[in-house]
Amino acid sequence: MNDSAPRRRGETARAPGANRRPTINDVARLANVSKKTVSRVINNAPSVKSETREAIMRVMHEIGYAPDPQARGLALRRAFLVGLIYDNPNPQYVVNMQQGLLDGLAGSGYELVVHPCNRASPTFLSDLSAFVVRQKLYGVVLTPSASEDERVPPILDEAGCEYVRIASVSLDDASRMIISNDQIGGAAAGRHLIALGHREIGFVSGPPSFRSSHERRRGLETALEEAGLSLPARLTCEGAYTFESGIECGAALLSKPDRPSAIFAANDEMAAGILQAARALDIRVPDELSIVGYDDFEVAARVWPRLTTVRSPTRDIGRMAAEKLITPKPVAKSAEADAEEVVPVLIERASTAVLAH
Amino acid sequence: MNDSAPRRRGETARAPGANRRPTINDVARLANVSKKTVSRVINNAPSVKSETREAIMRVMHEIGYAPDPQARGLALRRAFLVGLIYDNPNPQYVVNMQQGLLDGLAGSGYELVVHPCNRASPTFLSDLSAFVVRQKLYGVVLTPSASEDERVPPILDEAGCEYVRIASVSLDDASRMIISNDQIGGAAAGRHLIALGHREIGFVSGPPSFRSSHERRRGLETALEEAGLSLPARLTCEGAYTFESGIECGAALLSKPDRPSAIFAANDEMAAGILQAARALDIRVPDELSIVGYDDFEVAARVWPRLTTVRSPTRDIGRMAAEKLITPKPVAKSAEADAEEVVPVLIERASTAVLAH
DNA sequence: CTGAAAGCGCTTACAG
DNA sequence: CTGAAAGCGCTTACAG
Repeated sequence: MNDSAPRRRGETARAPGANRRPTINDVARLANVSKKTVSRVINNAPSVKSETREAIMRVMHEIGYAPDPQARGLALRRAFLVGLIYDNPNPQYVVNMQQGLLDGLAGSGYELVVHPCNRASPTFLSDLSAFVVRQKLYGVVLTPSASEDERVPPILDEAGCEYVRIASVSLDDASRMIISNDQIGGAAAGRHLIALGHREIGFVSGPPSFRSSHERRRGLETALEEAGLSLPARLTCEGAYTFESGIECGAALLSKPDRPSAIFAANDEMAAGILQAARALDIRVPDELSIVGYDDFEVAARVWPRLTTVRSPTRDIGRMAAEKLITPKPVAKSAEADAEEVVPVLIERASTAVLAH
Repeated sequence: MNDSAPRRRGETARAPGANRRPTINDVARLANVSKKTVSRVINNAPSVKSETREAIMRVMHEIGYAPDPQARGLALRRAFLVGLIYDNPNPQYVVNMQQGLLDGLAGSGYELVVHPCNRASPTFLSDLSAFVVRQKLYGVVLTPSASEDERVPPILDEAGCEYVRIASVSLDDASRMIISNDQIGGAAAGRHLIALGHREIGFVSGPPSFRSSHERRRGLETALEEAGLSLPARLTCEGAYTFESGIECGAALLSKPDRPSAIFAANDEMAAGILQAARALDIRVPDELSIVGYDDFEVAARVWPRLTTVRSPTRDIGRMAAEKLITPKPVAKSAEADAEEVVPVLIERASTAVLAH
């Protein structure tokens, strides 16, 4: 900007104050040390005299120096980028997760790169590998159902890419897992309906490729068993975690003469679909039919009646996953961190009621 | 890993076949040319003999070479990253936009980095500037309302960062705009309600900081004027593009004795809120009240009755913005591309009906 | 049409 | 505790 010094060539001779970002050489020159020592400060190396360190940090602050992540990355053979790998069809899930990851990455120097994928594609694994290798990602956060694919971790290990998996149950080392405990959530939904007096409880699953769907069902079954009940096949329907599949399953379960008095849907989108199916059949909710969803995404409070559902703290999970990913791993096996987990909770709203006799 | 060749030093002497990514030097050596010529092929420089080019490309393909974006970026003083800058509170908007950007970036070599922001924050501009400068982003896509902030473009220009703005109306050079034409959408909503016989039509706005809210209102007013009608202040309410603000505005407009027979809400979230407010007041939709939303996001088809709304193709807009951003700008002013735009269309569903007498 | 040299802004051995 | 040299994988002048 206010550069009146003559312009010369060479790394230490460049005119200071010119309209360009300060580099490690500027810091070194102004602090009267070598760039290697500046590098030590940047990387928090222990062996720097504290006076030297402070002087260097003062210079950095004065000239507004920030290390170039690209140059550091080239030297370190990795990028300061974290990837979000997802194949979940629910936009609300993706946004919440992403927001949580950004929370966890804030101020860390890592940026978030988003990467949707399709497990069913024949190029799923090669695409993922190419993405990770080409960008030299520091690490990735895997969300369901991609996180449940056992072909993925070896590929990431091979590429030297860290990862954290988010799943209903533990599938990996504790240091690489965030557990959402969907079975607990499913049991909470089941117990709620049973406490209201329901005995004929239906279940609408998600796609079988999602572990969460099985876990939520298993939770319901646990609650039923506790009460001496069971989940007969005639009261179940395979959905796809979509609104449309909720409508279809709702119509299928509710048009029978021996229809359930309550339905637990494995997510809110399908619960909203069941609600519309009930309306089309003139079945009043919750007077004649109770419905429980799962997720507590926005749709749960948009429909009428507002859905009783199970809240899983997606954004918190994202934050935890990001923090875990970028936290340096302890070297000693004994010092290994526990797997982190969250506990889903039931949110009572207006779509469930005491069984009418 | 399985490297049994003797390890030597120097760039051309490294053991081929070792478990590492091929570099430009490997290609050069195998193709018997200098790395500079390989670089020319990578960058599509015209002055390469076509035989040489083909030979080099064959080698690249054989050894699975892909240039390292980080190293290219360091040399070129920019990153192969594109940022999405957003402050829209609607997750569906964000996901749709993001998906569109990924569509437009697919295969380009650019990755998408997401960056939420808050225009009201005192550090909004400095945060944005720091983000762009530090990461040396190639460019950013600005979405409303951040795209409407005239303080932003100079900062990006200063940083040498390309940008494309998405907005209701043209705010910049045609080469930097994607226009969503919200006024046309608002007029479509208004004409639809007028055609159904409505005369007392209410309007629930978004936050005044969003240009789209004003444009949608202006469209409604245009339609009203065409029919010799107007929008009185008593039939308007300022919302915030949120479901809750829709409930509040709905309650406010509908609890008056001279309530409107129809309401146009500036987005679907608020329209869903108005629907709930109407239900609480025992006002039947569409028999006693018609409601039109805007966006045609998923919520529009989840509520009951399903919302008549105006569809703006968010994902398409995203794709167009990404393509525009990474397409090299024509040098000649005369060859400048037109501003791209989309035209919103009315989607008729079940929340609107002929005015009952 | 093609190449040798220097450089982008950092870090890793290797010395001292 | 600190530094000079070489290197990460590319590209930009500059030559020829």
